[in-house]
Amino acid sequence: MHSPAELATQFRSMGRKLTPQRQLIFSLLHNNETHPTAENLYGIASAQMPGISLRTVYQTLNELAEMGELQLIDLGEGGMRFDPNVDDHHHAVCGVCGKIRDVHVKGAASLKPNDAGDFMVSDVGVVFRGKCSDCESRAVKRSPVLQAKVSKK
Amino acid sequence: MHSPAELATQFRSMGRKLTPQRQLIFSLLHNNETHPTAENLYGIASAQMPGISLRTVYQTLNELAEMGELQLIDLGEGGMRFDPNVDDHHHAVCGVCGKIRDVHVKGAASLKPNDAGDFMVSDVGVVFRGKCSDCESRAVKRSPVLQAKVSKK
DNA sequence: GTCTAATTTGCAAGTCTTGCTAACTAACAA
DNA sequence: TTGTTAGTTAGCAAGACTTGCAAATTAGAC
Ligand SMILES: [Mn+2]
Ligand SMILES: [Mn+2]
Ligand SMILES: [Zn+2]
Ligand SMILES: [Zn+2]
Repeated sequence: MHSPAELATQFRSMGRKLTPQRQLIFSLLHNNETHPTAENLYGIASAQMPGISLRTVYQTLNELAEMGELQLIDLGEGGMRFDPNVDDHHHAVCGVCGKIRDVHVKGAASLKPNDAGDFMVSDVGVVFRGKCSDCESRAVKRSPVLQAKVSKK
Repeated sequence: MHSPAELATQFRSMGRKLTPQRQLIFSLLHNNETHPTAENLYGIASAQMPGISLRTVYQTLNELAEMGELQLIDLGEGGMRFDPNVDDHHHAVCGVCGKIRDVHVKGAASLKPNDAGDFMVSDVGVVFRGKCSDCESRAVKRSPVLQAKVSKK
């Protein structure tokens, strides 16, 4: 995603308005590596701008996505995640806490399906599933009792 | 996924009943490579067993998934897809018609994130996005004007 | 300041999936 | 065969997430 200032320029040049709501959302996304949901962003935005609506957050995110400034990631758990990083990269998803981490994968771009007939590949995505280091150390440190409790759910 | 007969045995050994609804769903999934949604299966099932409920389809699919007999795939468009193929394989998704095709990827299992700290990888998934051959030939046969428009992008 | 098209809000509605429970039935024993 | 009962189904309500809609608001231009 471009910087908030650049996005501002871009929006204006498209005949769009630069509202405080949009500015706030731009700033919340800038350098944001948490892969937040719309609800996540709404929560943070509300703290700084009480009254902003979830609808506006969705609206702005969709606009940015259409402009190619955001990447959408769907993990099949909870809502869509929004990624301001549109450079070539991939993701590692923790099955315990759900956090998504950016990763780079050497040789990913040259991966090819070896039995896909005439399928024309335009994009390759790699997702690693597993456990993040935070969850790993937490699991070790916790009492076996708590552990049992958690895994039940 | 195991064969319908094997699933039947497995269900019974778990103290579960072998109902006609379950048997039908087992048979619809057997060797099914279409990656159907619950609604897709419900449609087909209804033709053979009028009155079967969508709720039961979901229920059975979830049971099979918990038993490790099905893989769930979420593409962020429409509903969850259910894949009875739980062997190591990957997917190519057509952005035009939405069809998912199984593909094998040489070296996928050995892919590693090169900057993921202590993330413990337990599974790697590769998704190719692009256009399937059906949609490609369909595009060629249609007006060249439309085609130029598309290929520009 | 005035004007107006773009934007924001709040709520209704849509899509997909799950919770709940009364009615039903497969499985088993007598 | 019949009775028993724990497991299952069907139907509908409700939950989670996202979008449609339209009245009220406002950024940006003149
Ligand atoms: Mn990312
Ligand atoms: Mn598959
Ligand atoms: Zn984690
Ligand atoms: Zn296609």
